[in-house]
Amino acid sequence: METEPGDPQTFHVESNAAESDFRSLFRLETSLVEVCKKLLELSPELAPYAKGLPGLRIMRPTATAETAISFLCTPNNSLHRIVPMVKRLAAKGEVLLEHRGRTIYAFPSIGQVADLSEAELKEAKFGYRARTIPEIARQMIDRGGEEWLEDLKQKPYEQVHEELIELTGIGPKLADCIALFALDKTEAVPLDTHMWKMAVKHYFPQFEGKTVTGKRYQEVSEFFRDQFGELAGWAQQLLFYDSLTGGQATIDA
DNA sequence: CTATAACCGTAA
DNA sequence: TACGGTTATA
Repeated sequence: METEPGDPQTFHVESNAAESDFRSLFRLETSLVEVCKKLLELSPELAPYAKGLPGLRIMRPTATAETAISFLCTPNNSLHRIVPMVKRLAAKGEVLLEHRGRTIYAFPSIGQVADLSEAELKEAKFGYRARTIPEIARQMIDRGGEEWLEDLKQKPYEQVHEELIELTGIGPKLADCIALFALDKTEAVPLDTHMWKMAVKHYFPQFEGKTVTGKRYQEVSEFFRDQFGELAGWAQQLLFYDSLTGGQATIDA
């Protein structure tokens, strides 16, 4: 499957699903070459990071609740711990099938996560999130659970963010992650520590050495939305990926 | 308003 | 021992 002209990357996918499903999943209708060009016109100082963009795609959200719940594992955490945590969480759902001694589980529903015991998650190395994850799930259930999330998808970004941070345990960054990756709100610009440093370095020198407050988060996040509009999420990916790879951004992986 | 401690596990 | 988001507190 070719991605786009000028982009040497190709996908090799074996599946019984239709090619159109993968085009949708990886947003292949978006030309990253074009996105890159527009981003550099808007902000030439991004040039050093641009080489990481071709091949770096924001997937279109599919499993809303599953994605939202998975992101509850991410605050104040690193990828190396998040991945195994999500895997252990994913094994808490219903048994789908047993095959050759292996059990396949469905991802737990929000209600099932809400009912997980703190002790059970502590056992699974969730640390203090053994308390916070079911607590957040319970607050989601109070608001309608899966249905509440689906309804949020239809609402404007500002309202989505507002409603999400009402839950204790969901701050501005996590709310933006859920808005972007689970609810398809492409205006969301999650400001994690990497993004904060990039923003300070390139656009907010006055915040050098300052901590992130709610007000500053709002200001910087809004700046990215104003500066890049619909492309804010791509700018975010660009800077985030470079920061993750320590400036050694390549598309080999 | 802003800054800081505490939360937990990993090794950024 | 530093680190990473959020909350509670000063």
